[in-house]
Amino acid sequence: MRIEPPELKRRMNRLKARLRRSGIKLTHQRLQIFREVAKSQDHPDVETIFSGVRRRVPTVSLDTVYRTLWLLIDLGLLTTLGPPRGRVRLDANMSSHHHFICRKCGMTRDFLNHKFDRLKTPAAVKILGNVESTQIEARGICFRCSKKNKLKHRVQRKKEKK
Amino acid sequence: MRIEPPELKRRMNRLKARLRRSGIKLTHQRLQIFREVAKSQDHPDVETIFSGVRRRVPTVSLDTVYRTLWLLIDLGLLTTLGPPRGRVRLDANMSSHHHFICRKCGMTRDFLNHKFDRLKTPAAVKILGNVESTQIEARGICFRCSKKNKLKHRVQRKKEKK
DNA sequence: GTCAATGCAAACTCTTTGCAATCTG
DNA sequence: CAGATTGCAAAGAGTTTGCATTGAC
Repeated sequence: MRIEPPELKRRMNRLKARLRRSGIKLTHQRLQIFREVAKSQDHPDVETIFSGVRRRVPTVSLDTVYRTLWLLIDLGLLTTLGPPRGRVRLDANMSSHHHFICRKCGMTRDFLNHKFDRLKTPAAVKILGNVESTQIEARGICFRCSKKNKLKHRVQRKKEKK
Repeated sequence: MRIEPPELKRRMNRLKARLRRSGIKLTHQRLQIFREVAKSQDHPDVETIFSGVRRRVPTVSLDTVYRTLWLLIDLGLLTTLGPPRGRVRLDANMSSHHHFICRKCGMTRDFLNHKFDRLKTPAAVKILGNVESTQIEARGICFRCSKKNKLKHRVQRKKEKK
């Protein structure tokens, strides 16, 4: 499904502001790669994004797409579905439980919350398929990664002083 | 975190019953691969499962692990976190929305439900990290896949009559 | 004994990295 | 103009497949 032009514009502006604020260059490639993801409600994979961007920027390379996507994820402008990066993780717990996922490192932990266990399936979903289970996915940054990040920022600030 | 022995036993019994019911052979490898996932609350990746199983079945091969995992997922005895199989999918929608994921083909669609939008972060999660967003993940089988599946079953039944 | 399941090796796909050339601020 | 960013090519992961051999029922 397409995103309305005003909303897309808003997303583009947010991107630009965020890049400037972080002192990251607004290259043609970065803008186009972000736009490709932001313009629809689909959840494209990297290959799809790549070929979409290539229509407008024929020289773009696949590795730039990867680098840009991880950068934008780091900045909190995009997310991945499920754990970050492409590694399958298995779950044998078929009964009710919920997940916390770190969007940096992919660390995933179960948590229990009985209030969330019996959420009624909303009608909007019933047209998509048969729902077998419904669970909460809490996303954020685990304490290990936020520590690492603080360290990085300190180093960056030192550099800036020079 | 380890699973209690009685619960593990229950999971193993469920596995055996399900394999027998489907006329699938209970091989040593299958039992051990399932046990490796079922014995903990971690969400191991394939490599971790492989090396765990290899400690007890030194001749097991990585491709058997893959084949077995997909088989068990098909049978509904295991699931993957997020979309099935290892392909990153991106999301530029940073505002409140929820996902339906087909556990067969990975099809993912957004849906809106305002009741779910402002779920309070439970205390159990706060010890894991800083939660930035909380959303529902509804899992099941999309209509496209369930049609395909019915067809398969019909073919199987024909074979059995011969 | 039969046919499904395994192990091996090789292919394939997806993702990352090093480095010279290019472009943004 | 300087340093960040890109494109290219090649390497590295992760995953799948074909086929002869093995093992469960």
